[in-house]
Amino acid sequence: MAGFGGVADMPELPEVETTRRGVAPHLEGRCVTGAVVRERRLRQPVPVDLAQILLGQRLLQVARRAKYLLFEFSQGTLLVHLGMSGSLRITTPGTPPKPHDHIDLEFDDKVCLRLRDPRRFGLMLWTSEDPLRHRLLAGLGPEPWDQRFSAEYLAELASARRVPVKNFLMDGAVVVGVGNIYASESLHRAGIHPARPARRIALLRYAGLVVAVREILESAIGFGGTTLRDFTHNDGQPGYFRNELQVYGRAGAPCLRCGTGAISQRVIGQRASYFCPRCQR
DNA sequence: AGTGCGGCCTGTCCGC
DNA sequence: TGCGGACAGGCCGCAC
Repeated sequence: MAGFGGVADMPELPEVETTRRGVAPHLEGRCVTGAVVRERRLRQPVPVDLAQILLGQRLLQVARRAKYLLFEFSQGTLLVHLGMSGSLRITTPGTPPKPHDHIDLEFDDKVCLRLRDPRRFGLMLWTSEDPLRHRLLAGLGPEPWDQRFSAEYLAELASARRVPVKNFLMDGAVVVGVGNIYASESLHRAGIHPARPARRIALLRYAGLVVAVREILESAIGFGGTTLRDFTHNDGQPGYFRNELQVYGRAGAPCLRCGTGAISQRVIGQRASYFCPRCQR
């Protein structure tokens, strides 16, 4: 399907959370015995001395903030972002790398965490400070499930914003984890037109949007959980949430909500956007 | 301050 | 059939 390339691999928040749940049980409590960096050129350079930094440290837990994975070690945190095309898998040290397998973190008991990222939009950074105060994380808005993410909060923030609500929703300073796909899906569920200026949306409709965002993301995470790919094998299953999509990538197809009309595709805020002109106002 | 755009990359798709 | 070019996509940093 046109315009569908890469959807399956795109790590939106549900896939990042699914990844976290997939790798954490293999790694938590184990100590690093080595690190292999084959390619340092990610969005920012991987630290030259990554191996020395991590050697001997115990991984306490794998957490998540927005689309960042936080590998919390005894002396600091490894921040990992999967960018557009990144993925993590569990393997054993010495397994021959495939193309774009850039980094291996080797742990006790012959457990290896491998980062693959063909487009290298991902990130792997070390910080010994509070990771939540890191430059890249400090300015982020609430998680979608945070109580702070409410209709009142959105309406207040939106009051000075003329941008389309879709851009507003995708702004990480407003709320995190809503990427291009789920912005389209959430707005469709809430019946809000993606091009509508953010400040021209009533409080009650923002209340509906908050619920829609949470339901869409929860459903995708749950679905990811039930068909959880095996993180100890080489390749993930393609597009586990693809069947869930109501509008994204369905240009011209009938709307599954009103049963009539056809899904429109338009560039809004420099990004492909999908919506039902009949359901969404 | 809010807004929009350039740049980073490569796999995929389209047209010739 | 083969090849080149356009494009997508998250997100930072910059310019206005």
